Amino acid sequence: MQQLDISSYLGKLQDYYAKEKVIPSITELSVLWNGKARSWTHQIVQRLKEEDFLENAPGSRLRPGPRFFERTVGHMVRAGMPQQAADVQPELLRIDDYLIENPSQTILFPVKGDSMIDAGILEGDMVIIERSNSPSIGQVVLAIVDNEFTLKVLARDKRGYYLEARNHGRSSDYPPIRPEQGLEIYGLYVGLIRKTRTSGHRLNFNR
Amino acid sequence: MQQLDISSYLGKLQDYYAKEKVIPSITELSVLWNGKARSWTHQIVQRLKEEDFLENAPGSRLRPGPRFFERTVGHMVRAGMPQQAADVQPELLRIDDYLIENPSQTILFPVKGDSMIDAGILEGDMVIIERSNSPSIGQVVLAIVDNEFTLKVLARDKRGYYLEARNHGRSSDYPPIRPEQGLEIYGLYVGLIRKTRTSGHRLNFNR
DNA sequence: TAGGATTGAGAACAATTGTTCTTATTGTAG
DNA sequence: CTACAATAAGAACAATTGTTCTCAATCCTA
Repeated sequence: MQQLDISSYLGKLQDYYAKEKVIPSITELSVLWNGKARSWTHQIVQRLKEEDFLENAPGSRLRPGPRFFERTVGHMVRAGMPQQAADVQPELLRIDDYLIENPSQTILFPVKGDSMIDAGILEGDMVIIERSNSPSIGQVVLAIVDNEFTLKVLARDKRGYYLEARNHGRSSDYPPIRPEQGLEIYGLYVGLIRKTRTSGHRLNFNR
Repeated sequence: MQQLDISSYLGKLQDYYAKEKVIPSITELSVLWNGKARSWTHQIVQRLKEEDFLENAPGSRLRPGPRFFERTVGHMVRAGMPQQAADVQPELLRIDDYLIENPSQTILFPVKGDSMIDAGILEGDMVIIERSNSPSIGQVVLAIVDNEFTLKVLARDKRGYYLEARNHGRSSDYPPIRPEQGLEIYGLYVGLIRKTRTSGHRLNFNR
């Protein structure tokens, strides 16, 4: 019984994808794989799909499957020796992927002030805000108060909704906000990114 | 003179791509864009290509262009209504470019524990680590202690270098670490990403 | 109100698409 | 050697592809 060496086909496809960021058509795959017939190429693709290296995308095209980005791992825990991780360069766009689910509804806001420091949100961070009208109690929201954006926790008591800071050390500086004419919520806090580097314009980690 | 509102088309395409990871064909784009004619869809695509939101991939297919992953940045303080942000030219930035300067030297690590909570680093965050041999006192570093990675502040006193936690509330749980045979520094903490959302897939930057 | 650009519909084109079928070649197990 | 599965080629299919053309509706400005 022979065994089709799928990995060599996969390897060429991975290299192609790394360069072009697109899975080619069957016809082009035939060429990429040294000019096999399209019917045969089609079969190999089927196997790659069975093994989750490829999957179907809408419109009968292909896209990378769950295992497509697996690299021959060797061993993750190699007696704690980490330098092997250096030869792997992560697929950078996946960070964006990871953080942002609805691009058209998502906006980044630079954080000013330390009112949310106890939620791990520091001045200079970029919070990721997704537009939404349906926040829940206890969620961090970006609200509009006095024509300014403010990032606070949405809370509620018998008097109604209000906004709460998260700064235990200086809580007196951030009293709850109770707008008279209703609360305007711009969006939900769904993540943040922080860059601590270069030009060191923010170094006070100790409060 | 009318103006085609390209951004609404782009938004829908970006949302589609975020979900499907594939740029659809012209025919499917027509449907996605509310059933325009293919010829007209074709023209819009041309404009998106001119503005570097899309580009040609081999085999007459499309792929995201350089600007496709730009995210808009808002401003905390804005005079006027934020709903219609059209009055100000939106600032754009690519998260990956922003965070990562040396891809080949950069690795993400998931944070475990709360020892760095006072530095705004929470459990579940992903810290961005850049390999380096030259840390400075006071910097957050990823060190190797007892064959495990640990994220701490590099400190020094008359007895030598040591590692310090940043958890004021439970500092007794995190005494300074003074390895006997020298300190092994894996890299520097240069940023972090956090995703606070219940749904969604997990990011595995497998190597 | 008239003119012109923008936005869109619809038809038509060759080319390419994914798929399935049949047939030929190869390698290896028994 | 025989038999059989794996590997490959080639033909054929309807469907979809990107593109270009003409023509109609809509909007803005002068």
